[in-house]
This record gives sequence, C-alpha cells and structure tokens, in this order.
Amino acid sequence: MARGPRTIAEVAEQFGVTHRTVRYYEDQGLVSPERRGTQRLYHPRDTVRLGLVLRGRRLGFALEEIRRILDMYDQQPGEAGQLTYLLAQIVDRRADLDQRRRDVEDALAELDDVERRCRRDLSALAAASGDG
Amino acid sequence: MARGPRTIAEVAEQFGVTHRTVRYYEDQGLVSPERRGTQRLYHPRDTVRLGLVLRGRRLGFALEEIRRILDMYDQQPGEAGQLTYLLAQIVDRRADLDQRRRDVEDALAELDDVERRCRRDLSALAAASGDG
DNA sequence: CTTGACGTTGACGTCAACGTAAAGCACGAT
DNA sequence: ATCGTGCTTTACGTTGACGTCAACGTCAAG
Repeated sequence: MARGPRTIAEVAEQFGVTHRTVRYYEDQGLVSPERRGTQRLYHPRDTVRLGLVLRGRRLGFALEEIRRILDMYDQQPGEAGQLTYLLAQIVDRRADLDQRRRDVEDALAELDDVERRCRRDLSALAAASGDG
Repeated sequence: MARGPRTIAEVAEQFGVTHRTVRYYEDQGLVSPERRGTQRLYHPRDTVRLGLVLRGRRLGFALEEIRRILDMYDQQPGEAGQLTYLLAQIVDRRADLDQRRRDVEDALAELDDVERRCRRDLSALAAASGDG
C-alpha cells in the first residue's frame, strides 16, 4: 500500500490547494519536485516542505520570506560566519512569531469575552420570554 | 496635556503606517472618524479600532474579514436569532485562531530546534579551533 | 496677501499571489 | 490510429492592498 512519489494533483488535493498554486510555488523556488521526463514526482520530502510553506502562508508570511526561512532551515553551513548569521536571522524570526502569538492570544481572549456577553444576553432573553 | 482628537498624520505615525493606508481603511469601512468640515478627527475610539484592524492584518486576515469581525464585536443585537448567529461566527473565528496558534507554536518549536543545533555546531567549531 | 505646511479627493500605478484560458505532449484503452 | 484523460507550459487576467501623483482647500504665520 505504500505508494511511492505522488502526482501534483494528489498533493494539491491533500493540502486543499489547486495545482496552479503548487506550480506557482515551484516557480518561486519554494519546492522542487523530481522530474520523470516532463512529469513532477512529489516525494515525502517535497510534501513535507509544501506543508511548511502553507503553514508559513497561514502565518501571514510572504512567499519570498518563507523561501528564505526554509532555505535557512536546510542549510548545513559548517562555517562560523554562516552560523552566527543564521542565529541573527533566528532572533528576527522569533521576534516576529512572538508578536503573532501575542496577537493571536489577545484576539482569542476578546473572542472569549464576546462569547460570554453573548451567552449572558441569550440567557437573559430566555428568562424574559419565560417571564412574559 | 490631554489633547483631544488627533489628526490622520498623528495616528498614522503612532501605528507606523502611512496616511494613505489609514484613508484606504476608511474607504473599506474599517474606521469612520468624525469630520470637522473636511478634516478627519480621530478620537480614542477610532484609534483603538485602527489598532484592532492592524492586529487583524498582522494575523493575516483580509480587510473584508476584519471588517466583519469588528462589526460583529460592535453589535448589540438584542435579538435571539442575531445572538445565535453571532455565536456561530465566534466558533468559526475561534477555529481559525486556534489553527494559527498551533502554527505559531509549531514554528517557534522548530525555530528553537534550529537554534540549538546551530549553537551546538558553533561550540563544536570553537572546540576544534581550540584544538588546532 | 502670499507662503508654506498639512489635508483632501480622485485617478491611476504597482506588486504579490494566484486564476483562467489555450494549446500541446504522454499514454493506456478502444 | 485516435480518443480521452491527465499533466505540462505559456500567456494573459484578476484581486487585494496599498503607493504615487496631480490638483485643490485651509489655515496660521510672516
């Protein structure tokens, strides 16, 4: 049952995007599936990478930024300068993500607040109709 | 020192966006500052609202979606149907935000991972140069 | 009363991230 | 051999979110 590499239609279906989107990401250097002749073959590695791209997109990062981040992850630089540069980039990314986390948590807290008020108003209405 | 309503340039400056952006948000119905003649006056209420819009933007929501969410917050419907509809919308928003929070936390975890490997490699390099 | 400094309204330009349409290869089934 | 089906490339269109520019109002200072 372990079928090997998958087609573009299959991975697009899996992630709920169109094949056009997947090909666009390839144009932008975000994924680079193997080619058997003219056809694209998506190995698990490519599929995972595509998942990371889509997560980055959900986080609101631009595709170019996502590409830089993923390339950063992939590097095995081995040189001290590269490593310290990488660490600096990590600091930036973390600051960005920390901001996003604060935003999400604030928004969720307010959502809770609205929901509480909403339920309170509903039960008040129910009580009033019960009284009427 | 409590200066009253502020000008568009001031709020734009405060939030680090251009006046063009603020006016565009007004076109889209996201904010609606008072008008003294032709000039816009931003009261604290408008300023807070603009802050919420920008947070929504950081979260990757489309402006149209942000407008719906903020309008949802503002409503005092009083009617049961409106309230249950509002609750349903809240469920959707929460699912969306929960997904985003998972994304952020996963990304932060991977960032930590990369950083650890990076520091390990750096100290390995330092040790090697110390030996050499 | 002119001169800036700011504000305002269109109108048009731009860029990212796709969508869509046209036309062609590959390949198994009829 | 050709037919349909799926994948491919090429090219152009679209949408959201602004940027930019021109032309004009306004108001305090000189």
